Amino acid sequence: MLEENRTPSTDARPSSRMTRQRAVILKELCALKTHPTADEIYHIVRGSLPHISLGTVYRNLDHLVASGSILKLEKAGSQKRFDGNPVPHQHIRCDICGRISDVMPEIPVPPLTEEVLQSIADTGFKFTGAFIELVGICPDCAAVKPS
Amino acid sequence: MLEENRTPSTDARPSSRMTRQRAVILKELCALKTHPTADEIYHIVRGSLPHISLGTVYRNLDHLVASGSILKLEKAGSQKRFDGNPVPHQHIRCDICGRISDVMPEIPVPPLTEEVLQSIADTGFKFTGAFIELVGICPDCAAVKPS
DNA sequence: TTTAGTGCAAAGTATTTGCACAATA
DNA sequence: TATTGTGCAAATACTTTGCACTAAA
Repeated sequence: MLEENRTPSTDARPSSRMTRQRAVILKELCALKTHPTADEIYHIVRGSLPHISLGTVYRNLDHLVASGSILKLEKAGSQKRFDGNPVPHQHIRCDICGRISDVMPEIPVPPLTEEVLQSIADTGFKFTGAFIELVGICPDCAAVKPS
Repeated sequence: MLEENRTPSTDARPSSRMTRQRAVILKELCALKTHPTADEIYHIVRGSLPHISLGTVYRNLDHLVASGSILKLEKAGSQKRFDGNPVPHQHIRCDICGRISDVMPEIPVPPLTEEVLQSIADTGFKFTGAFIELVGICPDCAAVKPS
């Protein structure tokens, strides 16, 4: 219900050409209820474009994210970070460099509504936890691009 | 204040030997207020153990996480996932395979307390956003290991 | 036509692993 | 002394990039 007939906003986008490859990637992604990885998209798109390359998929996904047509999930950086304090506590992550700082105290997650619990049940997932993620710009990154 | 004198629980841990390497990694990590990456830890530890290898650092970090002595942040998988629906909405992530499902409606983040806002200000971060992350076990992973 | 986009392959980054040797318990 | 752990290097996984060619506008 949410996914069908989503026509991506074609407006006011910086120089971009709607190539066959980009159109197919966008169409397939919009038709999907899942949240595929770049590699999964690559294999799906190969159905209609057998010669598309993985690099092209990555480049187009970048474009589509930049233009606001799609969302990139798993925003955290690719490098894992470690904390010598084993007691779970609140963190804030720099959206640019991935640096993490401690925040106190831990922010409690409000009780989930019946509606949300039902929606989780509908996914078939066994719910195990909820926590709050804080995002910001660290001092170093703010200094580089004060904007 | 939180970081000093944290003595890791040495109790009831499955077969593990407290090697010089593991001890130094744990000591350095506990002494640090930052949340370093494996590579950063590697370079730090080289100060006292010039011949330690990056593989050893990774293996020890794994051990320390498994034994509950330290925390691995950035829990999301390393593979990025994409969503054809560009309107921000709620997701639940499988803790085992990283799969993501939509949840509705979006859960509002409660207003942050003065105390938390002050703590964020203390980090020097420019706060840009907070959202709730839901974690669970997807049907497929639950089926593999019903526990 | 101009120039953004493509396919291909190579390179880059983060992490894991096989193996023979070393050190802990 | 029985394993677990180590250093090293190679392998793996994911993503990015250089380049010459193609195609959208």
